[in-house]
Amino acid sequence: MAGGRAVRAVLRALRWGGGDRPSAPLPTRRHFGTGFVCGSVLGSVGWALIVHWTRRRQEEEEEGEHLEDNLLERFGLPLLGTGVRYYTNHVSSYDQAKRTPRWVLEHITKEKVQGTATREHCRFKPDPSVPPWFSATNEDYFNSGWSRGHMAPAGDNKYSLKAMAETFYLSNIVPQNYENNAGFWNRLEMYCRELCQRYENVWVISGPLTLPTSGADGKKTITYEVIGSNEVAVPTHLYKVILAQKDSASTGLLSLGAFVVPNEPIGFEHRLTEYQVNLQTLEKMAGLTFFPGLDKARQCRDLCEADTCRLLDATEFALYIAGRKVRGARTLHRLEKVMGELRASGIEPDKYLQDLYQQRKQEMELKEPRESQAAKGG
DNA sequence: CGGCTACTAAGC
DNA sequence: GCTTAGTAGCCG
Repeated sequence: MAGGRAVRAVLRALRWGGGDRPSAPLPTRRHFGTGFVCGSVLGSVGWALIVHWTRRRQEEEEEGEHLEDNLLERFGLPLLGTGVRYYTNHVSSYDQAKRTPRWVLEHITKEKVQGTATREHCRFKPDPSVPPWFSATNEDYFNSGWSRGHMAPAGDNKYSLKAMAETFYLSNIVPQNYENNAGFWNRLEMYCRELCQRYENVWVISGPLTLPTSGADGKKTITYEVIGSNEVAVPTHLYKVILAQKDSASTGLLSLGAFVVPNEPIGFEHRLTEYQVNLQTLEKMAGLTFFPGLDKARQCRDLCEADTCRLLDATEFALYIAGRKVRGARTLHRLEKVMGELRASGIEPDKYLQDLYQQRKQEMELKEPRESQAAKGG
């Protein structure tokens, strides 16, 4: 019985591996210009040749062409399975060995980050377009000591329930420290959304890193935990690359910032700029070239010079969270508890929160004059 | 906003 | 009968 399931899983994996197609058609890359910007001694012509050669090999690999020409390739070349996948509002490349994304790209605007979609009816689940054999499952995360952290955040897709639901695919998730996820990383995501108020277009690339550490003997080693029966890799760090454009009319005004954040609790005493890194440094860590079609030196300013790179402080954050809880409160008891705990922590509600509290309180007293059990909302 | 857990009803 | 999916409630 279990054996039959295993056989079917292998057959599925083989079938998927043979196909290895992204969920949506790829735009043709055959005639892409080699828009690399590189100051290497190789020069642009050398790079163009290397890039062209690499692309050709990838195309043959993916399309399975020319296999008869060469005995070496008679039975096909190993597949990375890193085909780029397109979703409603994000694009990603999946790492079949780590069972996490390698990178996730999204484009956000003021319009996209506001709307009525909520995560209420969304659920974490394996990505249907990822071969089950190479996929993480929810069980891998349960009782692992790690939370399921979005790369493309749900909150960036409030304009579309479909787009939001797709961010809950485990192909968009990495094992993340609870406190980091709900705290520092959460505030970093809020900052990205806040950028949309000052910049017309914002692109964000997020992903996991497994970085080496130096031992007492000076040797460097990469060690990372894996969780669950599928051995999902727990990243040591997470990265974000943020590209922001003031307005689409003027292509010159771009700001770029790259950040590497340890996958551990990070308190309010740390500023975002402490985690800013040179883009090239991050590219070397990740083995990726970000925005290859962008001339960073000519077109980009430092995001943290052009903008604030300031995250919410402890008070602002507490007020924000209290506001969300007041909105979601279903009973008077809960309402009072949220406000009570806020005051107990030494923070006085601002006018916005006080007004919100009074409004919610009135709504509830009308609905349930007594301290009766909470009726289902409507 | 970012998450988890316990419970219940639906479904095979 | 057991497993899944949806809901309510909780915390940072």
